[in-house]
Amino acid sequence: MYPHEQTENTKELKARVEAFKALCRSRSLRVTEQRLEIFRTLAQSKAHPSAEAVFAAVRKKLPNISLDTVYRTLASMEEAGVVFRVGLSTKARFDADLTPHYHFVCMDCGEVYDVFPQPGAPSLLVPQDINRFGEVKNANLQFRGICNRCRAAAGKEK
Amino acid sequence: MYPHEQTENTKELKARVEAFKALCRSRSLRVTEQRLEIFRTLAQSKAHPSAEAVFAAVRKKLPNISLDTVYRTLASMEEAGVVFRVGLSTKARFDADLTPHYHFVCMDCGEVYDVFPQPGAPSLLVPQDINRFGEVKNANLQFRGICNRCRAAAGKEK
DNA sequence: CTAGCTGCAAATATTTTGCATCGGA
DNA sequence: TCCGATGCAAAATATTTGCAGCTAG
Repeated sequence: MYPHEQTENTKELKARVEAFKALCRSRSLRVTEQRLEIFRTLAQSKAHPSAEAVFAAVRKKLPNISLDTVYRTLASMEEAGVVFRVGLSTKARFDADLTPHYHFVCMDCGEVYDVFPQPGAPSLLVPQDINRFGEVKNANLQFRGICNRCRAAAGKEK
Repeated sequence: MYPHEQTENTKELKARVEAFKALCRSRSLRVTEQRLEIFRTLAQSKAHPSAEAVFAAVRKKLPNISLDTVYRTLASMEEAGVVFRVGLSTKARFDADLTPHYHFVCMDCGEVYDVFPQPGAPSLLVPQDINRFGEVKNANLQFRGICNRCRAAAGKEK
């Protein structure tokens, strides 16, 4: 890696960390060493690390951090929209309908709803580039959000 | 439900079950009561049931079936392409890159690769219909297949 | 027969929670 | 000071595996 690249990356990382701090403050989430280090780890990685992997990496800087803090932090970051969770909730669900369709998954209760493409909509375009990685067997498009039932339930609580 | 609808559905179900049997034979998978019942359950459900839910439903017909048989059967059905797994592997992974992109996930080793949309490709179209279910927060498009490394490894074994 | 399937039990793997303490704002 | 965050230990959830007997082909 060239030195100026290093500098650029470092600059960009610093800027992202600052933005992250600001976001935390705006949401009255405290800026802790653990959070910063977890964010830095994720921001620098291209490997889509698991919670375990983040834990292992952060531990090198903060040897006392615990795995459950990593889980809690990742969850709060996801909620804040700072990180993206690849491949949803922990519980697998199965569908025998093989006609092309998508799913709306509730981020709260985990319920899954079928969504069919609009008539006339172009079908999913598989990027050519993907063949660099391997052979594609199928595609999975899900939209995530909060279902009406959970929204109603959340409203009542208040 | 109207009688003729029932008949139609029953007919269609029977046809699907027959096709399933044929597929099993062609792959030298044995046609067992357990497999048939699991397939029927899935084919009739629109609820995207979890392994537990399938287990509970099948148990009504086959009280002695075990949960691990359900897991094993669902896995083999997925491999045969008869059912689709909603929301991938059991281990969550995280991504701090929020620019629009997709993922190629290896169904064998679980590795995740970034895939960027082709320049000029139309952006993802969210079906209007989706608003019936709730409020969409984000979308997740993944392509599943076997990565080059796993393909090479599988080739060597033989 | 016999290779593949099943049930049972036990082991793993992953994620979540209660609680006392600590530390940022 | 005060409330949110952390670490520890334990629990809860979800999935997988070894093995001996059973069964479809």
